[in-house]
Amino acid sequence: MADVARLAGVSSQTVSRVSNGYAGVNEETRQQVLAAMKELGYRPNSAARALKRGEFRTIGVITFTLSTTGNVRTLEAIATSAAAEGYAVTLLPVAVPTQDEVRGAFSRLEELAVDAVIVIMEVHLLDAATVTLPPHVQVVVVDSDAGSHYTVVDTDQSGGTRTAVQHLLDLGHLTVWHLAGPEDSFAAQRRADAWHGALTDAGRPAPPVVRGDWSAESGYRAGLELAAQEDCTAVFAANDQMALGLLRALHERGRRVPEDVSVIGFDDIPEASSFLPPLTTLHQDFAEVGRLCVQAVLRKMRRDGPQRGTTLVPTRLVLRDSTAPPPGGGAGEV
Amino acid sequence: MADVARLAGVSSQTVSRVSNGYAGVNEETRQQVLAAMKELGYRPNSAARALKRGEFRTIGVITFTLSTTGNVRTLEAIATSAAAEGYAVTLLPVAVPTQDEVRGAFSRLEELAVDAVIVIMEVHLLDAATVTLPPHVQVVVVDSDAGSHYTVVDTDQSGGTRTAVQHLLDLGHLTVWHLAGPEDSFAAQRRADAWHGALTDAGRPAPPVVRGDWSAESGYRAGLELAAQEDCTAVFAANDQMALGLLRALHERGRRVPEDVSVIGFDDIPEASSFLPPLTTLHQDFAEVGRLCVQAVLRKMRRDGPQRGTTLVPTRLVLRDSTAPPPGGGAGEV
DNA sequence: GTGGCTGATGTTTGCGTAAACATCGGCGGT
DNA sequence: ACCGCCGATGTTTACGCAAACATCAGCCAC
Repeated sequence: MADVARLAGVSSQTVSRVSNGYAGVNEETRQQVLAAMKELGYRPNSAARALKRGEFRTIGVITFTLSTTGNVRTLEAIATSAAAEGYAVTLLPVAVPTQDEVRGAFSRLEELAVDAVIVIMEVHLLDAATVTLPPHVQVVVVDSDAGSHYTVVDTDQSGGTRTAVQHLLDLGHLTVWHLAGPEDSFAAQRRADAWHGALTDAGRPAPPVVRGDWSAESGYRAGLELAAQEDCTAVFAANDQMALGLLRALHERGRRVPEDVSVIGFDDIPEASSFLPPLTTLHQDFAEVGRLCVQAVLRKMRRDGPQRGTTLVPTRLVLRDSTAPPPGGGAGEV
Repeated sequence: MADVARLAGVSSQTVSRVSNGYAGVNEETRQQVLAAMKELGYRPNSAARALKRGEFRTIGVITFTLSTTGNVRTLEAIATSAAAEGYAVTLLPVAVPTQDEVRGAFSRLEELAVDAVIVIMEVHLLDAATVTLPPHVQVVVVDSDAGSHYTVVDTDQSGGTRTAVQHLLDLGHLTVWHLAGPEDSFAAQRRADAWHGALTDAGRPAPPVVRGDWSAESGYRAGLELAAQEDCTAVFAANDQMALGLLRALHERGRRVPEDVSVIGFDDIPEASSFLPPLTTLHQDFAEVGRLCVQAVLRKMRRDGPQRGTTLVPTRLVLRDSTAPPPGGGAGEV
C-alpha cells in the first residue's frame, strides 16, 4: 500500500480511502491512485483488513455429509446469497454425526475466521456436544425445532406433509402408509408427526411406520416390507431417494405404480421426473431456505430484528404419474 | 492476549508460545497459562495470526452449480482432507458458467483470504475469462486437460470409458451407442473421445453421438431417440443421471433393459443401485480425487514436488442388472 | 571461579490497514 | 479584510500476534 501511495504521490491513507470507495476524494487523485494500484498489482490484504475492522465477512456453514440433496442445495443457496452480500462461506464438514465430531468441528470453528455460523443439522446433537460457541458468533439453524433457543429457518415440513397426505386421501385412498426417515433427523420426525396428525384429523387409521435412512437402498428394503402389505394402496415417502427404492421394490414384487399403489415423495430432486413412473412429490424451495438463512444471520449480526424464532418456507405439490385413485376407483370415499 | 498474560503472571509472548504449542515452555508455566486462557475464554484472533504469518490456512474452491454429484462429492472430500491438514475451505460459487461470472468469482477471490485455489471446472472457461490470479495463489484444477499449464487431478475418464465399452463388447454387442454429456465439459468430451477410440480399436463402427446435458431429463429426451434405433442394443451413458432418464425412455417405448438394450452409466451415484433395473456403472472415487487435490495444492504451496502435470484416479466397474448379452445371445461375436 | 552454554522467559518490533485526529488551502459571509 | 467553516489530504496510532532479539539464572568444564 505504501508503494502505491508513493507511486501515486499521495499518502497511504488516501489509498485506503480509494480502495474502500470512500467519498471525499478528488476525482483526479482517485484516478491516479487507481492507476498506481493497477500498475503495481496491488490487492488489499484481507487479514490486515479483518484485523483492523474486527470482522471477517465470512460465514461458516456446519453440516453433515453433503450426500443429501437438501443439504447441498441449501449450502449452494447460502453460498450464493452470501456472495451477493459480500460475504464468503467457509465449509466445516462433520464426517460422522457423533457428538465428538460435532465438538471437533466447533473447536476448529473457535479459531476460524468467521463472524457467524449456519448449522445444517439437528440441533440436539449440537447441544448434546456441550459446545461453547464464541460469544459474538451468531448462529442460525436449519432442520431443527429449536426455535425458542436459536434462530431457525426451515422448510414447512408439516404443511408439506399434510398436503401430501391430503392429496392421497382426496384420491380416495382409505389411509396412507409412511416410509419415514431416520429417527435422529428432525425433518424426518416432523414429517412423521404431521403424517400421523393428518390421518388422525381425517379420522383415518394410521398404519405402522416403516423407517429408512434417507437412502434409496433403505427405501428398497422398506419397500419389500410394504409390498407385502395387501391393504397398502398409498405410501408417503419422506424423501425422493427412498421413494426411488420403494418404486423398485414395488416393481419387483409386481405391484404396479400407480395402478395398485400410489407413491408420493418429498424434495422434488431433479431426477424425480425421470423415475419410473415420474414421481409426484413435494417441491422444497432450498434456494429460499438458503437465502433466508443468510438474511437472518446478517440481521442478527447487525442486531436488528428478532434474535430467535422460526421461519418456515412453504412447499409446493408437484403432480406427476405416481399417484392415482386406489384399485377399485376409491369411489367408496369421495 | 495481554489479559491472559497478566492473569497468568507471564508475558504475552509466553502466552503465544503456549497457544502455538511451542516447545521450551516450563510445564508449570504452561498449565498456568492454559488455566488463564480458559478462565478468560481467550481465543486467538485468526486475522492477526494470518497477518503476522502471511498465510490464511484456507483453500478456496471454485465450482459451478453443486447440482452434479461429482462436484459435490469432490468438494466434500476436499473439505474433509483440508480440515485434516488444518486448512479451512472457502466456497466460491459461480452461478452461471459464463466468462463474466467466472471473472467475477476470481475478482472476488482477489481480495479473499485464501492461500490456494482448487478449480472444479473446465479450464478453458478460466483462460477465456482472462483472469489474473494473485501471483502467490496456487491452483489445482479438476475436470480439465490443462495438465501442461496447471496441476490437474481427475478421474481416469478414458480408462473408465474403455472399460465400459469393452464390457459391452465382451457381452457380444456389435457396437455401443453413446449418450454424451455437454460439449463444454471436458469430462464429457474425454468420455466421448475414449468411447470412439475404444470402438475404433476394436474395429467396430461408431454410431452417431447423442448428446445430453448431464440431467436425467436430457437423458430421457435422448433416450426417446435411441429407443427408435432398431439396431441399438447397448448404450454407454456419460453419467448415471442421464442413464436414469434413458431407462425411463426405453421403458416407455417398450424396450426392455437389459433383455433388449444394455445400459451402462458412469459415476456410481448412491441411487444407481435402486434404478429399474439396478444400473451397471463405473464407480468414481471422488473421495480420492478430493484428497489428491488437497495434497497437490499443499505440495505446491510448500514448493516441493511437481508444479504441473496430471494425476489420474482409476475407476471401478460395478456390475449390476442393466447389462446383458444382446438379443439373440451375441454368440455371433464371441 | 570464570567463561561459555543452555533453557526459560521478557521486550521490542512490525505485519497492512483504517479510524481518529491534524493540517491546510480556499471560499462565503459579514 | 477577517473569521470560520468545509472539503481534501496527510500523520499518528492501534488492531493482536509472533519472529527476532535480549535477558537471566543455573550448570558444566577447565
